[in-house]
Amino acid sequence: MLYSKSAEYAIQAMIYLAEENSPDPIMISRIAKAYNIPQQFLAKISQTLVKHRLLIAVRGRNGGVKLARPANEIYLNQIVHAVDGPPPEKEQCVIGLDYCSDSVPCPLHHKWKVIREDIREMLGAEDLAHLAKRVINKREQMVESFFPKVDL
Amino acid sequence: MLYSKSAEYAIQAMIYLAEENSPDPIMISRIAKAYNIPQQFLAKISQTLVKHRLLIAVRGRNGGVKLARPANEIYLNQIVHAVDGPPPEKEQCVIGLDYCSDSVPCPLHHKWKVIREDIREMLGAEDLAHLAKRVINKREQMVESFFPKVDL
DNA sequence: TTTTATTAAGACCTAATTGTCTGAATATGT
DNA sequence: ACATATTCAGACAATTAGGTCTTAATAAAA
Repeated sequence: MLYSKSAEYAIQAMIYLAEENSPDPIMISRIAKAYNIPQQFLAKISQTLVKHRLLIAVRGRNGGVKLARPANEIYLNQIVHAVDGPPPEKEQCVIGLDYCSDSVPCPLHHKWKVIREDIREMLGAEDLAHLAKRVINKREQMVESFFPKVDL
Repeated sequence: MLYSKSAEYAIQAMIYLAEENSPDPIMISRIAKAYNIPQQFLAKISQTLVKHRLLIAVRGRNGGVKLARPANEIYLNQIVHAVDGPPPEKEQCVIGLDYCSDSVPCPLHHKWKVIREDIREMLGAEDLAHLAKRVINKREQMVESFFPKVDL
């Protein structure tokens, strides 16, 4: 919706790495299994992330991938742009009209502009470390909702 | 971004029809030329719109397509759903996590929920008649910005 | 040094989306 | 009735996104 499937997988993988927070590399196969991502496909996406200096790959036995810098210095928009390419220079008109701009707006221009900003904010506001922490929270809540605490 | 290219073309075509506001059908070739849409492709999209009772097609000489009901009873989301199919029953998690819900939210859940609502609002708030009126406005502004009024 | 486990690289395949072409159906004007 | 102008229908082609496979490079452990 906001980004490609590849970018979605990339986000998931990098959140996984941030969760693990391990100094040693982690095998792609393990990440792929955890998130149900086709393993080879994730390997390919990882290459892109390595090229964009978001991941470091370690070959050979006990190899794998790890974050190229601390999780609190990585933001979702960086991941999305690495995988899907940079955002367009000129903002696209949402209904594809020519010469749509603030001064010559299409009917949806102003509303869309606000939404676009909100999306940018959503993807740029929190770093991977924060996000990982909240995913862990979510996991705990999930467990609780399947096995609610009861008086025995 | 929010819908397919086909849906974008469909919106453009239907706004064109709303602008013309003609009781007689209008040739697809004319609409296609006006918006630079591949003519045959627009013809195919029109078939879909006819099936979904948004357009009426008139065959033969002086034929063409016209809106199936008054422009002020047509909304963008109707067009998008006709072309791209209905929206998913269950809202998708923006980072693709399982069991993402209000009570067990992913890190982006609440922000994304608001944005999703805003998008829905954008596509459902105004009818084609209003939108067409504002596109006409935009045209006039465009002309003005190319040929500004000056004192002679 | 050989075996084993891993990523790198890129060719390859598949499915969905976008776009094109052709012939039939249909309506109008002559 | 016939020529003409149009949509209808669906096969077809091109492009893009998503996914798989194979071989090589590399590093660690035996």
